[in-house]
Amino acid sequence: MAITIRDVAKRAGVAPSTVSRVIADNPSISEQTKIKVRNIMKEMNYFPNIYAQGLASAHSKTFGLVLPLATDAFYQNPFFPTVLRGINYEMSKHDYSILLSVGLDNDQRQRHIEKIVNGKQVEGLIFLYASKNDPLLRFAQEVQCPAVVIGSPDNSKVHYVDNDNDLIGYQATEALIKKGCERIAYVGGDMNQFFIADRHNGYRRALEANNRIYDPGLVYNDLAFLPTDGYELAQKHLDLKTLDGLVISDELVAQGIKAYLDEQENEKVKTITFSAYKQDGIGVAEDASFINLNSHIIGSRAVDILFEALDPEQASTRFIHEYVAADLHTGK
Amino acid sequence: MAITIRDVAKRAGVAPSTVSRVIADNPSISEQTKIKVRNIMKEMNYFPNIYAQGLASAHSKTFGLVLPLATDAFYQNPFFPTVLRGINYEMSKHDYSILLSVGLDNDQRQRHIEKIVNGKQVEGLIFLYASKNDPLLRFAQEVQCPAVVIGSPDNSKVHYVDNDNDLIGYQATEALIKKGCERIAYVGGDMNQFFIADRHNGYRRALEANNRIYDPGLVYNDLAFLPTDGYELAQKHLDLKTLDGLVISDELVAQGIKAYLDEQENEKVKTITFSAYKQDGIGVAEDASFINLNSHIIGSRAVDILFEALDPEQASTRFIHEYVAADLHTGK
DNA sequence: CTGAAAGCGCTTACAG
DNA sequence: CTGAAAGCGCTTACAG
Repeated sequence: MAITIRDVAKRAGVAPSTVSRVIADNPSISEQTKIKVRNIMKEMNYFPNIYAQGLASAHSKTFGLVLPLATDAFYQNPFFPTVLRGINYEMSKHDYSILLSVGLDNDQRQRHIEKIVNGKQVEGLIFLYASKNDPLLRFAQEVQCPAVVIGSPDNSKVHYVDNDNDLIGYQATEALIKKGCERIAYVGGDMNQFFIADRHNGYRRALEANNRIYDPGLVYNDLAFLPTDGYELAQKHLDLKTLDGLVISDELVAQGIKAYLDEQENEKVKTITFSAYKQDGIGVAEDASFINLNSHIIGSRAVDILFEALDPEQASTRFIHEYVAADLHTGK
Repeated sequence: MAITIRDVAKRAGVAPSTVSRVIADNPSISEQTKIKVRNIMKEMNYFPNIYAQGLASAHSKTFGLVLPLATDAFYQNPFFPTVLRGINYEMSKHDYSILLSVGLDNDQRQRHIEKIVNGKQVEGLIFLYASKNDPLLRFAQEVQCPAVVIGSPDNSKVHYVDNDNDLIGYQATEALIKKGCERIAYVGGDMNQFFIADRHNGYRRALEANNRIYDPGLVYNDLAFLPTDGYELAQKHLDLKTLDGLVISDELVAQGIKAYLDEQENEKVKTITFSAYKQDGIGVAEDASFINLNSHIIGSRAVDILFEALDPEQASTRFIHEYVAADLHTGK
């Protein structure tokens, strides 16, 4: 069959346990032995059996990545690849792998998660979404599986990483005020999504802090998260005669709205949105305003937190809620 | 520690091997025993250790999913979630899991794949892209790891599943001809991508079969795959005065082009595109023409083929190239 | 239809 | 700094 640790040991003239320690780069092994054994592993094209390692050491070196129920808007948003890049970056440093947990419905997802958690196939879970009263998250808590949520769940007894959505809603709105906007609308989406509600809250605070009146009629929430939805909203529902500023919570929606404004050659209405990764420079209009959410950092911080949570020293009554800084870009 | 097969066996008054056979639903065990043991597993909340199962049985029950180097256009296209849904559907039937192989560069990806393949963490690989001369694919072939590509690679010694891109390029073009279009352009993208070139080929064949002249000046290739690219193309480069038909290879690009046409209230130019999953009905304009690629079926077929390829009976000199049927929708 | 025993390929105290 | 031995939690011929 495949080459095992015994084969390597025999050829190197050492004990299997020594080879094992070389694999783990155990400091108690002399450099000389390490070099000898490593050479032989190369020569023989030896790779440790991951399942044997996992069984013997009780470490699977794998995290489960829990995706939301498949909706196009989720996958189409640059948030997803950006955060995935951050997760991967951090995990590959630690030589960990990612096991996907998709699932056609909540039941299927739950059974799968039960299996991989109880079956010790994963050491922890990363939730790529935060939703109200999530049964999967509750399950992770019950079985005390280390977990971290990307987003802000309605459950403080869990680790999570997010932007400070209230704050950036505030900053975005204030940036438009500073640019001279008088009548600023908020384009949200589903207020059940916490980040939509939180950014809305910041929007409202900023208005009030600047002595504007908050007008619920300027809050647009009844839309989905795709560019076409933004386009339609701008075309049919936004009162572009009186408005001169838009805080747009969703990046794709913003694309649609901007496409409409561009085509109307409307330069009066200033917009600001939140972008998973955008930077000034190539491909970004000079006067574009946006807030860079640094979503890749959210991904990598989530992984770091999960590693911390793995540490048995950690009291399970201590939870990390971390806010990743976002950068305001106000254009020229 | 955790509950093991021995604990269950003891409580049930049977041997561990019997419990193991119950887990596997081995037909040689009596229904009576199965019921008894299953009840006890439930009671004790027993879950088999996946790594122990994998080590003992030499089956990891996991496939690796190889993603392309992170580009937004890939993730933003509905193709990705659609094919993932199909893959998941089929794999969950077989109780298999998906291990993700991302990676910031080719080197990292290659090392990771070597590790999970040689380390027996995966039984096979699904490539979610087809690129020229792919070193990762070559590696899979060298180590004889069962693999299936979604797309059409430049390598026939591998299993793959795809749409018949030449054929659907032909059908799409012919559909526009039947609608009375006289001057039809092809909007492609990167001709290094095989599906772009193949659909182009079908476009050309259809023109010629219908006694039109093929004009290379009507082939637009210099664009990326996002809606904004389509919008810009329509606005700046397409000669909408003389054109009356557009075969658009990429669904997102088509969105951008259509947005522009709508806004210009241009009803002369008819378009047709290829969509990962779209059906007639809700949210689809009555007169929209498109070809439904059935990408979810591609995903599920890919998984089926991989299971076939696992079968040791299979000669490794036999490769399946399967084309999934796409449906032409020509609108009312 | 069921059980006892060997084995999958590692890791890890323990001893030296 | 290194080795011998036990053990991780399963599966699977083999025997009955």
